[in-house]
Amino acid sequence: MIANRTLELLSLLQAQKEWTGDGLAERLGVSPRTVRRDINRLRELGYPVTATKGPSGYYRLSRGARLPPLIVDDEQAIAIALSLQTAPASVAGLGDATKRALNSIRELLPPHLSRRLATFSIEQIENAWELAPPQVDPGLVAQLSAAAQERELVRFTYRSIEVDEVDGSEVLAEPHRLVVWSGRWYMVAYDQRGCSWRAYRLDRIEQPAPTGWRFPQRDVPERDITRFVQSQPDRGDTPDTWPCWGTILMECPAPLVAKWAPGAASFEAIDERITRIRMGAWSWSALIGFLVTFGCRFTVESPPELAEAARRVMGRIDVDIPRADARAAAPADASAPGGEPAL
Amino acid sequence: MIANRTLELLSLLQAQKEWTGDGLAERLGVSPRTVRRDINRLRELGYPVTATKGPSGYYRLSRGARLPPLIVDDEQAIAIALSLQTAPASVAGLGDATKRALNSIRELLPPHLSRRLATFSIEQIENAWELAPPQVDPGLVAQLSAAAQERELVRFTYRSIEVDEVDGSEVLAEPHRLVVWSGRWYMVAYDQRGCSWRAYRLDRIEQPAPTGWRFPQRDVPERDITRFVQSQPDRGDTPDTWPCWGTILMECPAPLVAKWAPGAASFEAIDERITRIRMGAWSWSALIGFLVTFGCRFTVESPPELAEAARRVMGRIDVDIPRADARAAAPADASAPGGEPAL
DNA sequence: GGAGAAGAGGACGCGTGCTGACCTCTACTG
DNA sequence: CAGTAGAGGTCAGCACGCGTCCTCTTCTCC
Repeated sequence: MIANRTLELLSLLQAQKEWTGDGLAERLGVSPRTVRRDINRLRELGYPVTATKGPSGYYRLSRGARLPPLIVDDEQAIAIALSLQTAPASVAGLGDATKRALNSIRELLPPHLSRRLATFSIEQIENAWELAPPQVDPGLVAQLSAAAQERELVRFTYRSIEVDEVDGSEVLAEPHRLVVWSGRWYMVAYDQRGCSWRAYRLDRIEQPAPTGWRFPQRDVPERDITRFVQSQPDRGDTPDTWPCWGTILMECPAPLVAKWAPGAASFEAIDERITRIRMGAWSWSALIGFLVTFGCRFTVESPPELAEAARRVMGRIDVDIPRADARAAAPADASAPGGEPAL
Repeated sequence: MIANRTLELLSLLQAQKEWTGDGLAERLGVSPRTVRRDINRLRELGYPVTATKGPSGYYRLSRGARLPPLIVDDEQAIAIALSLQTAPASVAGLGDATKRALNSIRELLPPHLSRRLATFSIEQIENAWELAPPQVDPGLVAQLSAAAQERELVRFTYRSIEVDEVDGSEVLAEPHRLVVWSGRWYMVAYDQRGCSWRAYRLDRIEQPAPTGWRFPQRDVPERDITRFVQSQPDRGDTPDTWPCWGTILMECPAPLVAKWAPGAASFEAIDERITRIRMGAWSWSALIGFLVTFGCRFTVESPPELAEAARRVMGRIDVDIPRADARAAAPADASAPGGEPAL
């Protein structure tokens, strides 16, 4: 039966990179001539099969106009389903495509795989340092992604960081890459008016409009595009989401800060040793706690509440070197900083 | 051409839940009789199509012995590729299935999709509070998952938390669920000897052996299985991975601690107000920083190094209320705790 | 309970088009 | 230059895919 054989041929070609005609013929139980005909049929159907002539020649399925039906084994099916299921915020910008894919796979999973999937329970750890990422319009992602692909200039208004500003500024930019970093979407683009590279937060872009103008290839400023986004001082991460926000001078080189700082923080190097950090957290104590993490000397610049919190922290740490049975040691109430309770 | 039509029929059945025979006939350009024949062909190929008779009857693709070739549209392909690409540690336990799936999809992606995928750059935020998760043997995951599915008792030796203990204890347990929490794999199982529910870390399970004995259905102790794993005081998260590890009494109710503590921490309630936390971090300062985060009074129980670090932290925080142009304010070098540099 | 809608499937005959055999040609390797 | 592997034309034969027509069954709705 030809339909059967064609499907099997597709799956053989997907399962193993390279096949000789004779190998396929033997596997499918037909003559090599028929295999050639089947290959041609696949090509007519839009699944391009490249072939190499000569000794050690082979057939091989290559990229075509559209994705061929994916033939996956059990392990891969589970891996795909699990990945889709635990898809992080990065995929949230793709809209319901994730859900649709997951649904269709789940409904088609054979019972034994379905049971196997059910024995897995995946829990993402909630990262206390990060806020829930802002919603991003999937349509916007698609539009900008397409524009970057087509190298088409886009015009949009960019809502400024200042929360209650009347409305944003008009931007004309060359979209190059979309970057998801710590749950937030950025577009790395070249601002044609400012003649500089910028990282724009997608959730601050409004009224995007394609211009129809193409722009030439342009090299992205840094090899590591994510590093670039991280180092943008003005990338639009704003205090409006965290209740507590402050500015700190940290006696720690900027690259180190970049390595450890959570996504919401922005920073600038003051000199080689000092970095100004601007970041938020869910409470003043949390903000101080984060800063302590660095193990460096730091100075609170603003606001006064943060300085107050820093002073308060001093009174909260008790140091108690326990005896063999330390069970009875209730936390000391003495608020003297650095005071050591009796051994 | 029949192969074409069969593939299209499969894709139609995947794209839309329900189809009438006439609808399919019209869509495929053949007679309804032929559609019925094609449906039968699919059934012979192992893709079960359920049908409902009578008015408002329909055809529908249902679960079969194996997963049919997945026919996905562009959006879904991108979503799947992105999910696989950013697959978190959870999927690492599945071995190379993730990589194989990603590779085969990436190689088959049509150029326009491939370019589109290239415009995305996804960077997971590295969670400073978590260590790189320990390696888990994919074979072990598969074996335990299968055992849970088959409800088959397993015997294994469990390496104790104490690092250098000679060897672990023998365990006979009913595997129920596998839980991935903050990058670590746990098996929720009923210990038949201890007659209690336990969460076992997979990377501490050695020499697992199927016993062949079946066990009856048993209700998992808590609705929220992840919550159960989190609340296990003895779930095997050990100090051997973090360089700095300590025990702290925190003046904060245990449920609150559970909510904020990172995955590696374990804790027990001393009373309603006090919780003993045992956790590690990459440095003593980081550990203190984390504790400060809670905004509660706490007491260091052990080790002395942590107490020392707590004292050191006091000297590191400078409080500086900035003037309008605070730019010139270099961090003070004076090490007096709480000392305020000159305005 | 009966009419009608929709799937199931047997029978039949036509003719399409698939198949294998055999051939030549081309491209590549060693 | 020989050998190997894909490409593909041709031809004879026949399998089987297709539409038509038919009867059954099952389910819904009136």
